[in-house]
Amino acid sequence: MKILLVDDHALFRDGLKLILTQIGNEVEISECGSCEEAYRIIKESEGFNLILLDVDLPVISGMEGLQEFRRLDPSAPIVFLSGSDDHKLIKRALEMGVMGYIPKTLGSEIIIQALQLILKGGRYVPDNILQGTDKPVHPDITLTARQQEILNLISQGKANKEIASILGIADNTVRVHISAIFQTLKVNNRTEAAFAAQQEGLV
Amino acid sequence: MKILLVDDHALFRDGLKLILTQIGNEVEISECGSCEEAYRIIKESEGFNLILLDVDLPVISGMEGLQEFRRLDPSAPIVFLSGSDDHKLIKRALEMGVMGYIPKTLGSEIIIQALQLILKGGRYVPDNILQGTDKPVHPDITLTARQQEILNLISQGKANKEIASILGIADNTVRVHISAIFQTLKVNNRTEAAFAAQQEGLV
DNA sequence: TATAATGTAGTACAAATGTACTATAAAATA
DNA sequence: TATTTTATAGTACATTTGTACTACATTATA
Repeated sequence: MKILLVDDHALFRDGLKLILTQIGNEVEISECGSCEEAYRIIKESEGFNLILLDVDLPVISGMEGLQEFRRLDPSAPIVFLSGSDDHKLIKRALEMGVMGYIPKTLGSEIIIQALQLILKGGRYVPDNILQGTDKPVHPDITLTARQQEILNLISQGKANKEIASILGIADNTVRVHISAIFQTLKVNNRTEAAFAAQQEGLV
Repeated sequence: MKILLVDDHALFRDGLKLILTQIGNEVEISECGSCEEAYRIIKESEGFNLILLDVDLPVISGMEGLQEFRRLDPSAPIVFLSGSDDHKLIKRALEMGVMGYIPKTLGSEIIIQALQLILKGGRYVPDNILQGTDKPVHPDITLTARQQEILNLISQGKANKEIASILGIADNTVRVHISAIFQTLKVNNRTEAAFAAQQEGLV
C-alpha cells in the first residue's frame, strides 16, 4: 500500500502519518510540502494506491494541481484534505473526479474508515456539506400565515386577480395583505418582495 | 453487534442481511417490514447498535417514524436506506440526527465501509448529494446581452424608471426590451419573468 | 451589398399595481 | 372583559406596467 501525502504543514503530516499506518499492513508513505515536489516524486515512483492532497497549498493549490496529478498517475484515487468546507469547492472537486474530501477536523478513526471506503471505490464527503445549500433564514421577519401564502403566490408571478381567485377572496383584500407584506419586508413593489423572499429564504 | 433492519421488501432485506454479516463478528440481525413492527421489536429488546431504516416505507415512512425511533432507542445510530437521492430529503434527515444515508444502488463493499464509518461515529452521505444543489440551466433560452442585463435588474425588483436611469436609456426602450424578454420566456409580467429566471438559472 | 438582428426612442391606451382611507367580524391576548 | 391582531372588503386615485404601433441607426450576417 503506497500513499502519497502532500501538505505544507510538516506537523500535520506527522500526525496524519501516525494514523495512516493503521490503514493496512505494509503502508509506505511518501510525503512532501508542495505540488511541484509531488510531481517529481510521482515520476520517480511506480504509482500510488492513494494520494492525499491539501487544497490550501501555496504556489500551486490542490485544486490547480489536480489535473496534473490525474495525468501523472491516473489510477490513484485523489483525496482532498482541507481546513474549510466550502460546499461549492467540494462540489467542483467531486465533479473533477476527486474521490474524497476530508476536513482536517475529522477524528482519526473516522479518517481511517473514510479512506478505507475510498480504497474500496467509494467516495467520502463530509456530512456538513449541505449546510450552505439553503438560503439564510432571517427569523426577525415575521409574516402571518396568510401573508406567507400570498408572498409565495407573488413570488411565482401571480397577479392580484389570480391570487384572489386562488384563495377565494376579494381583489382588494389581496392588496391589503400585499401592502402589509411590503411594509414588513421594507420593499416597494411585488418583484422586490419576491427578490427579498428569495434572499431571506422565505419561499 | 445488534442490527435492526426495517424495509418492506423482503428480498432486499435478504440481500442486505448477507452483506451485514460481514460487518463484524457475532452480528445479530432483527428485521421487519414496517415502523409499527419495528417499534414493538425495539420495546422487546435491549437496544441496538445500528438501525437501518427504509425511507419509502408504507403507512409510516422512515422520515415520519424517525422521532419515535430516536425516543425508543436514543443511543442507536439511525441510517436511512433509499432508492432515490433527493438532496433536500437527505439534508433534512441529517439535520434530524440521522447518521447516514445509503442509496440502495451502492455496492456491497462500500455499504460495509460506510456502516463501519458510522459505527465509529462518522456520518456517511452519498457523493451525488450535491447534484441538485445548483439551478438547472436551459441553454435553449437565448437572451441578448442587453436583455440579460435588464432581466437581472427586473429580478432585483427594479422599476422601469430605475432601470432606465441605471442604463442611461429611455423609459420606453426599457419597455421594448422587457416585452421581448417576456416573449422569449413565455411569461406575462415582470415577477413571472424573475421567477422564471430563478428557475432556469438565468440570474 | 442586401437583409436580419439589435438597440434605441417615441405616442397612445388599457390594464394592473400600489396607496390611503374607512369598516367589520373573528380570534388571540393582556 | 377590553384590546390588539388578523382577515376580510369597499372606494378612490395616482402610478406603473404592458402592449401595439411606428421609426431610425448600428452591427452582424447571408
